[in-house]
Amino acid sequence: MDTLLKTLGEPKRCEIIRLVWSEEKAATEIAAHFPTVTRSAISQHLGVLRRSGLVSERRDGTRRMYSVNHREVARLRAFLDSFWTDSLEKLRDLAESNEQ
Amino acid sequence: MDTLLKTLGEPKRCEIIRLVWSEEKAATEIAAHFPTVTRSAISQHLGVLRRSGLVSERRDGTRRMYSVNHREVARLRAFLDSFWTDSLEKLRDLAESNEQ
DNA sequence: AGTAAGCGTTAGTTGATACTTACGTAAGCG
DNA sequence: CGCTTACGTAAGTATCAACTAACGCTTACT
Repeated sequence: MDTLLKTLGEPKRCEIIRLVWSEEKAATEIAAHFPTVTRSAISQHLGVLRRSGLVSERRDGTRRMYSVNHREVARLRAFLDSFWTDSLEKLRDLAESNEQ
Repeated sequence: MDTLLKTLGEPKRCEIIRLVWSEEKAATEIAAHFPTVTRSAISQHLGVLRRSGLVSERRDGTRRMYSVNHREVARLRAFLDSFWTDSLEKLRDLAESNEQ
């Protein structure tokens, strides 16, 4: 879960997630949205996103099509939702386990 | 907003937010929950959290009491909520602005 | 077979960041 | 006034993360 949050910590990766949110896109297309950095840099960001499970890859000829892995996004979302709401209980649990 | 996400990217800072979620705590109390690192390290994390606006500080004698700034947390939460739901529209806006 | 397009990967560099150690400072207490 | 507690901060270090440049591997196309 820490990995997911760290992945989200980089603005370009957030942007990539948004780009492939509703429809899959090829790596070159994605890279074209970031004129200031190299294609290689984007490829590495895609690697991070892939390893964290937030995006999936599909081969199509010479191209690699990327799309959001909604299942993993949902996991992250659920964690954050519980983070905002369950902090009180989690705090209590933590205090109990620490005081033994 | 990038700052907030980057702040959340460090697990210890997440933990600190949870610790002061429901009641304010002194810096020493917070540091006591992290036996593996120095008090100084935690103090610096508190500095990051303070500068990002996620926590507030209050002086009480020689102690500094920290508490969650719920207003700023709400801002972050709202951004993430819109991130999950509005990505479709944002993608469209982006495409329009880029194709001109 | 030869060439080009599309990408990932490796190596190396630079800047950020998490940390420790040491120090400074303000508030309480004797 | 000295001493202690409770803290932030400055300096220095080591690790990590984002990037560029160069390379290599597929897949198509002729």
